Amino acid sequence: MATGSLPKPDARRKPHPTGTRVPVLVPLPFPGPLDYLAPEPLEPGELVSIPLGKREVVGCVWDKTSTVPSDFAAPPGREIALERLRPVGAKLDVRPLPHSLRRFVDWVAAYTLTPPGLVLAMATRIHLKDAPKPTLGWVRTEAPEGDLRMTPPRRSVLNVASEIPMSTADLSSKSGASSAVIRGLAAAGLLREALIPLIAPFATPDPGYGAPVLSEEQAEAAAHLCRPVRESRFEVTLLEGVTGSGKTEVYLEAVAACLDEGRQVLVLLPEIALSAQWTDRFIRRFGAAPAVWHSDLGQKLRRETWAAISDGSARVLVGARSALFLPFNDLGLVVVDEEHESAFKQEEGVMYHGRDMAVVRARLADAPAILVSATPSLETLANVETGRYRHELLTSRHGGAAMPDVELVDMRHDPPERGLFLSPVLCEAIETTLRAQEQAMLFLNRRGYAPLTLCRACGHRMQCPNCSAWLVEHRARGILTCHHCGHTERLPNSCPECHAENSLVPIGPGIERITEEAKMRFPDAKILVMASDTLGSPAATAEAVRRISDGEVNLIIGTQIVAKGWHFPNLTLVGVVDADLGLGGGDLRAAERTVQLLHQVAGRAGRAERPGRVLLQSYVGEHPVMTALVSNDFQAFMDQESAQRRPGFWPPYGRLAALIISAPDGAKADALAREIALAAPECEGVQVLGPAPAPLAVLRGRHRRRLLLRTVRGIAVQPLLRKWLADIRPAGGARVDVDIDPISFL
DNA sequence: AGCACGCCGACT
DNA sequence: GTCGGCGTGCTC
Repeated sequence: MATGSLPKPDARRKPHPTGTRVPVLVPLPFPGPLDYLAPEPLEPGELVSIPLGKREVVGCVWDKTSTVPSDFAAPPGREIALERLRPVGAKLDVRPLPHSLRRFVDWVAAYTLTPPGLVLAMATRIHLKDAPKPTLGWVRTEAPEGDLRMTPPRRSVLNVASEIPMSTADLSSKSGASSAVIRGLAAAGLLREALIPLIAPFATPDPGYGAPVLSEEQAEAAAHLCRPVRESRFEVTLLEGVTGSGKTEVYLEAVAACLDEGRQVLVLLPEIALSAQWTDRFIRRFGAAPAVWHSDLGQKLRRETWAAISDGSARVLVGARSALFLPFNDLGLVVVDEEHESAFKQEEGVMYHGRDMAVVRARLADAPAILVSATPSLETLANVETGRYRHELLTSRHGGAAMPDVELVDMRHDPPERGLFLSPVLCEAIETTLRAQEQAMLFLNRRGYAPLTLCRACGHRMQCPNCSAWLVEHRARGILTCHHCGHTERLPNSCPECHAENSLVPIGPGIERITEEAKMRFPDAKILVMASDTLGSPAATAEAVRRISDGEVNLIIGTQIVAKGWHFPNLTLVGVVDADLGLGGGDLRAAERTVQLLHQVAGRAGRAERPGRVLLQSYVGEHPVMTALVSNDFQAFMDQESAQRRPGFWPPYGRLAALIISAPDGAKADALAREIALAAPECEGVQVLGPAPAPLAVLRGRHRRRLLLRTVRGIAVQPLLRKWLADIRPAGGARVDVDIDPISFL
């Protein structure tokens, strides 16, 4: 290669005067910021338009020096001579990204081994697609009416117009006059063009509005939570309390304190479905709505919310994990509700854990964080144990309501009739409940009609062509579908393998099948089905919740979604159709997750004065999960989990990173996996497991293998992984994805 | 991520 | 003989 030859003349690079070198981070997968030439100095955080290749992209002026420790971050790239830099384009008319957000972007990128530009994209994507274009409107001027003929339409327009800019359309519809009238008034100097502000007013919540009366226990916890807020001091507190102990009320006091300090609050929820109910609660407490953030917010609202967070006019925001990347300039408190939920973990693209990154976000903003749960994760409990996190425990249920009575239905002794799934004990309990004019709920965490379809004649199983997963029958729509890639086909009449007619039989229950059985068993029940695929939008979910609260239905059948923090005063019976469902699969956290989920479901029963009853249908009644639920003793269960994980350095007593190797075919995936395994680091306290087929060996047509890196605590896995993968060059469509702190093993 | 450059099949 | 497939590489 003749790299030392004369520099090629480049037509697009004009000779330019001197300027300064500025690093600019662009929302693309570069290893670091790119350098540009700035004719005049630019502050870090500024959003600028820049030339890249032959296109124009929006980037963010970045800090000169890395804001994360060097043993953590990627090494800087090679510097390009000043003369060869291209100049930055125009500055965007937005506030610069705050320092704490830039540090956070760097931190997440370094931690997750993701190119920082892709992390930045989560913070800026919002705007870049179509930058906010301020529209012009009309304002009333000070000019005298003079000798202009004041016709009725003109009078009407002038009455409506004010110093607040209004668009032509608005003005004409409010005044009844045509746009010609408006133009005439403008020509006469009585109206003047002015920019309509982009930011919708986000009302300021009033910390004194609906202040609750707290119990002594609650008041004490609230006081502890408020102190670091007042002192603008980073501190993490686990707020633990049984369902109904008033955790939300308590942390809303910390929110009030933060509002009182004039700073901003971020509240993370695991799912957007919860935001409507949370918002109602917030309004009752503060007399105004919080700003809301989630991935399918409309374009306009999205931009307005982004801008309102940026300029501080939105004071409290509740949202999904992506809200962590909003440009808060004055963040004073971060709350993570239902902190144990695995939904906080992002499993695609930038793989980060919302709960853990929320703590980092708070630390970088010198703000306290509150993690809230009735069943805290072992990770968080371990942090409490080592003293890194403080602990506030609420022990009594609000209003004296008792914890529901959890009983086991041993399916080995009390089996349902053949081909059915509800045991006689459970059916009887439902009947009694309905007869007493109370509500019952059946919980099964599986969508569709049946998880497996089998040919009775030849044993063929209906499988997804793209994934190593069974196709799930959805009888209502007459289809078989894959819950991993969305592949859908019609339910055939004959077996595709042996062509036997009507030989396909459903195996196992899904929520549709349970509904069918319930309709047959309880013909008079008013049934409502709640599943993520039948309740598309948050609005539909809110409507379903209302129908339950208002007593329009008396038998609720649902998946995961019914477990959330809903308040159903008349619900007194919960039946868990298959308590064993989450235990299979060899997942590290299977037992922990099952306990958390089922405890949360159980918490739906008997929240008011009526005592609740919970029936768990299980074939493994002696399993520690069932024992913990029946005895309501989670301490013992968590102690046991802890004792199991500690010796092998499993999280949280060691660290894990997963390498997912994927390729269009199995052989390529195997070869790359073997190559990577051979280069595995060998040192004290570090172990590499695998390669093994990833639990879903084929996903969306890609063949996957997995390596697990397990280390003792205190070893920084990032530099280890960087070094390990530095010389690996996947080819032929193969890829390596790194998942730090993997949660799902699927 | 785009968008170019670059080497192997079915067309005027 | 070309048009075009998308595999690999570059963008300050």
